[in-house]
Order: sequence, then structure tokens, then C-alpha cells
Amino acid sequence: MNIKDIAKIAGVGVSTVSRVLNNHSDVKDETREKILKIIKDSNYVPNNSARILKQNNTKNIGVLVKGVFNPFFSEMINIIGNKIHEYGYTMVLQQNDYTFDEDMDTLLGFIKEKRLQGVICLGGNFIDIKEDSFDSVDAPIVLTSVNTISDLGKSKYSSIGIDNKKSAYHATKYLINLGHKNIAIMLGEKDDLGIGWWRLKGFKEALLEYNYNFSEEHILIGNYEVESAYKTTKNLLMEKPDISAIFAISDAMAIGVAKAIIDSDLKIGQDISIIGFDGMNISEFYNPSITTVKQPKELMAVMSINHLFDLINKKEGHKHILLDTELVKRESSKEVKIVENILA
Amino acid sequence: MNIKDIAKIAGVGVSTVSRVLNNHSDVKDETREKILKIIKDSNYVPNNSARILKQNNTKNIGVLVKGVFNPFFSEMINIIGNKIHEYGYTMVLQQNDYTFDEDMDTLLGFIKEKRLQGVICLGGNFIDIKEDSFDSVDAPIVLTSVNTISDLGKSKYSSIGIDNKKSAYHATKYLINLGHKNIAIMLGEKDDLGIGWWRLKGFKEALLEYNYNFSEEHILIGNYEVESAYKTTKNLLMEKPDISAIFAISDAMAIGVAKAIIDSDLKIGQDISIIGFDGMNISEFYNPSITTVKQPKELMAVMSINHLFDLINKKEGHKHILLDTELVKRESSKEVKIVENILA
DNA sequence: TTGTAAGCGTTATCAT
DNA sequence: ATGATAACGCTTACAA
Repeated sequence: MNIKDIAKIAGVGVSTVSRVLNNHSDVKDETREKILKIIKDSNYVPNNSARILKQNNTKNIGVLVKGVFNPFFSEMINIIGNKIHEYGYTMVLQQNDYTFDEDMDTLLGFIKEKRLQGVICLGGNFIDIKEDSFDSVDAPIVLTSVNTISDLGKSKYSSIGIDNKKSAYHATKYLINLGHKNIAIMLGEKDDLGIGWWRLKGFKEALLEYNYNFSEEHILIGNYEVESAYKTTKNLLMEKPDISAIFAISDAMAIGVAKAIIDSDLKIGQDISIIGFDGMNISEFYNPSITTVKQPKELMAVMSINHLFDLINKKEGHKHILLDTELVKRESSKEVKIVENILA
Repeated sequence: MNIKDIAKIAGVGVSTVSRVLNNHSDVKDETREKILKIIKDSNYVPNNSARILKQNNTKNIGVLVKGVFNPFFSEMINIIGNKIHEYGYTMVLQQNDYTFDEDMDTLLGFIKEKRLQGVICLGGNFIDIKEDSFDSVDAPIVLTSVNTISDLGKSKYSSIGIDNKKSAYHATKYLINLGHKNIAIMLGEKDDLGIGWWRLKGFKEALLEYNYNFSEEHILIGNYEVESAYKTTKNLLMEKPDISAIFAISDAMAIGVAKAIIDSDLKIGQDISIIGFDGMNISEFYNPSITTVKQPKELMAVMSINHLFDLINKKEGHKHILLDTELVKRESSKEVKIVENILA
């Protein structure tokens, strides 16, 4: 069943049917009604590929996600997906977890292969952006919550994210002001080159400001997983009891840390304070509730997709936005308890 | 840059280029190398639409999700997405949260519009499947973790899920055997017609077996959300202290219930026992850990996508699979404490 | 082993 | 207001 069949049944030419299909005004109402009825009756759906071939517009928006296991992104994908659908476009979702290519290559290939009209990257490392990196594609690109370092090529793409360094700095400072001197930080991976690198930097900066010493031993690795974080923390607690606070750079890891503390018969807050990062709702409902750096994820999602459509429709040019985070103070972080030195 | 340009540059006919593109064997190695080099140098990517138009194979797999906010599905989408990519197909993800159409109509429209080669539905209600419901499409369909009622048309689609009634029955029985007599159940919505309906049925069945009374007052509504569950439970605890256990039909709601109990100065396990449903890892790491009905979500995801490809490749026919759940016993459910009646 | 040309289902241009 | 037809970029007989 194609446009020709419909035309034949209706006793009109294919162009008339096409006009009806595309809501052109120059069709007699009567004819339009008749054709519409036939289309409906025969369950005809236009062939998208033929349309795209002709119009050169796939109406496909790509969403490239690094680390989909991150529940933080799931919700954003949801918001983005709904908006894409609303705009009459199709979402093509591709994960990028197990690819060891440069994220850049994956992105460029993705756009070309799927002939995307635009793409949003959720997470990932784009540390080697060059001035001409995006010259070979003309689909607008929005990098959301990704790690970039270079200032090159900034006029060729947009980015939306938070100030990771600053957020980590404030979180750490908050702990310091509570009297903590021996603070550990839990990163995702050893030598994390992504956002973890910036958060570590903010952490160190706060420490430096107060002349507190920082050693590699204060770095814990949690693989961004609850389970890993749990094991790492348990091991730590058996060896180094002089730590009074742990700053985990994801809420998922903060949960693992919390449970490890509990299972080690220590009291969260009293014995060891915790701060997480992300602002997932479990941090609020955990027992005890967990202090966290809340990212404005709904806003990030909405801005990303709206801005992308503005770019597509050429209503706006590329821009780079840093949104504010909020330090949500909860039960897991308390003033450090004064340890009376019996020998003193 | 199209196939003609490449052919011109290489000094060959378009069909030779096409043969190279499609890995046909009947091309001289020398010619192949030359063409491959030109393709690479000129960054040429074949136009998918033209290809599809000709071959009538989009290589698109649809994933239609109801309730993507459910973190339970996110992980499954991840597994499914990776497999689709691995098979050289593209995943088209569509959410179905705010659609009030029948899920059936959405599904059929989705397949036709995107010309899908196959589709997996994650969640949703397909209670009105007729014998000929799927006759108008020829893409194989796998319904995963969805609610079906009718036995009609079973040879036209596949399904993979768990036995919701049985699972709920066993969970309830476990509570009863711990001595609980006044058990509340928390459903997603009032008059839940989906899986909630079956879980409620299993719940009632267990109660009936022990001649325990069931009243509408034992039904709580939590909207499948942590927050809602929290509020509902808090209200309940202010009014009805004769309940000794709550069975929440999702882990997310179980967390809300747990926190509400804690905030009401009651002890989970001692005062009120909790059972959740799904087997998300937070149930293990919550404080205290929460008993739950664990669904084999990885297995469900893997089976769904593998079976779909078997159907596409006609290696197998439609089938209906019920997987086993596991009741994971944890700290949140304990023997009911004996209440000494002081007046007795 | 390679080239020529028809045809996939649309849309858009140009007549009428 | 409507119809005939070229063109989009590819694959695949068929011919050479």
C-alpha cells in the first residue's frame, strides 16, 4: 500500500495525495476529505525512508549516553525523550558504555550514520576538542554534563553543565567548617579524567586554603557503584580510623559508604560524616538522610532539548551554560566530635 | 557526496562501489582497496534512507516503555540497547508515560510509523488483545513485564515475565508465617489494572488461606513513588497502629514506607515489617536492609532481546515465558512481637 | 569482474 | 485545484 495505490483508489493523481499528506492548503476540501478517509480505511502509513530521501530531513534526534547505569541520566533521558516526541521527532538512543574509542569519534560516526538532525551527549569525555572537530557535521551538538577541557571550537557546539570544581570546593569547605580535618574523597576511577578530575581539584583547593594536608591515601575508588563503594569503605574502616568525613562524588557511592559505616558499627554523622553528589531522591530518604550536592537535572534536561531545537530552527546560536548546584544539608554530616586525648 | 561521486573518483561504476559497500565477494581485491580508500578519504557515509527504501529493511528495533521513571526498567533498557547495537541494529526508544491511548494502539502506530523490524514493550497494559490484534503488522513483538489477561492471539506475539500472583502470594505467606495478621498492601494506583491487580490477588489469596480478614482499608496507594509512599505511610501511622506489616509492590515505595516508619519513631522489623518488590540494589543497602521479591531483570532483558532476534531471523516461533522470582529475606521483616494485653 | 539501468515511494516543479 | 514527471541515493538483475 503506497501513495500510488491511494491515488488510484481515490481517482486522483499522486501529487494530490501528497498534498493532503503534507497539509498543503491548495486542495479542495471535498477531495481532501475523500482522500483522508481512504487513507484511514486502508491503514496506509507513508514510507518514511522515501520521504527522508526526498526531503533530506530524518527528524531524528540522537541521544548519546555514557554510563546509562547512572540513574541520574535515566530521568533526564525520560524528559528529553518526551520532548523529542512532542516536537514530532524520533529519539535514537545509543549507549556508549563499553566503547573504548574516543567519545568524539563515536559522536561523529553516530551523527553521520543515523543522519541526525541534532544530538545531545549525556556524559562522556571530550577533552580533545579541536577548532575544527565539528566541521565535518552540520547537525547541532549539545554536550550536557560532559567533561571538556579545551577552549577550542567553542563556537561550534553548545554545552550545559555545572561547575564541578566549585561545587566540590563548597562541599569540602562545608565539611571543614564543621571541624573536619581528615577528609577522604571517593572518586569513580583511579586517575579519573572526567568530571571526577574537576571535583577532586575543588576538593584539594578547599583543603589547601586551610592548609590541611592531602595525601593520595585520602583518595578512595568506588567505580560509581554502590557495591564497590561499600567494599572500599569497609576495607578503609578496618585500617584508617583517623578519617572523620568522606566526600563521595556520586550519591550511589555515598549510599555504599553509608552502609559500610553502619555495618562497621559506627554512627554516620557522629563518627563519620558523609556528603554525596547528584541530589538523587534516595539521598533524602536514606536512613539517615544524606547531605548532597544537588544538580538541577530536570533543568539541565529541559534546557538541553529546548536549546537543541532552537539551534535546529536557527533561533539561537551556540552557547555555554553553567548551572548552579545546591548543597543540601542533611543528617549525614555533623560537627566533628572532639576526641579527648587521654594521654595529653 | 554520494555513491555516484565515489564511483566517478574511483573510475568505476556505481554497482562496483555498492558491492564494496555491501561486502560482496565478486570484486577484485585491488579495486576494493582503492574504493575503500576513497570512501575513507572523502568521509562518505551511505544514505540510509535510500538503502532502506530499496531493501525494505530499516534495521530499527523499537523499545516501547511504560513508566520509564521506574529505575527497574532503566537497567533493562541498557542491556537491550547494547545488544541491539551489537547486532548492528538501531534502537528507537519511545516512552509511553503520558499517553492515554490504549497501549495497543500506541504499539501498532509505533511499528508502522518507524517501520520497525521488531519491538519490545517494557511494561504497559495489554488487556484487550484480540485474536487478530497483531495481524496488521508483521514485525515480531515481545511483551516484557507487561500485564496481559486474555488468552487470545497468543500465537501472534511472545511474552516474558514473572508470575505476579504467585510471587505476591509467597511474600504474603512469608509475613503470615512470621506471625503477622494485620498486613497492609501498598499498590501503585487505586484500581490498578496492571500488574498491581495480580499482586493484590496473590496477596488476598494468602490471606484467605489463613482466614485472615481483608478490608479495603488495608490497601494503601503509593503511586510507585518514594515520596508518595512516604506521605501515605505517615498518614497511616497516625491513624492505624494495629498494622504490623506492609507489603509494598515496588522497592521504591518500600523505601518511602521505611523512611516514614523511621520518622514516626517506630522500628522497622520490630514494630512494623516491610517487604518490597523488584530486587533493586538499594533494598540491600538501605538501613535496615529490606526484604524484597527479586525479579530476574538481567535475565528478562537478555531473553527478550535474544528471543526477538530469533523471531526476526525466524529461528524460533512465538513463546510465552514465566520466570521465577526469589524472595530475598532481610532485616526489614521479622517475627511479629507479642503484644501483651495489659488488661487481660 | 564490472557496468548499465530499472525501480524503491516520496516530494516538488511545471504544466494545465 | 490537479496531474504528469523528474529526482532523491541506493541495490540488484541483467548484460557484457
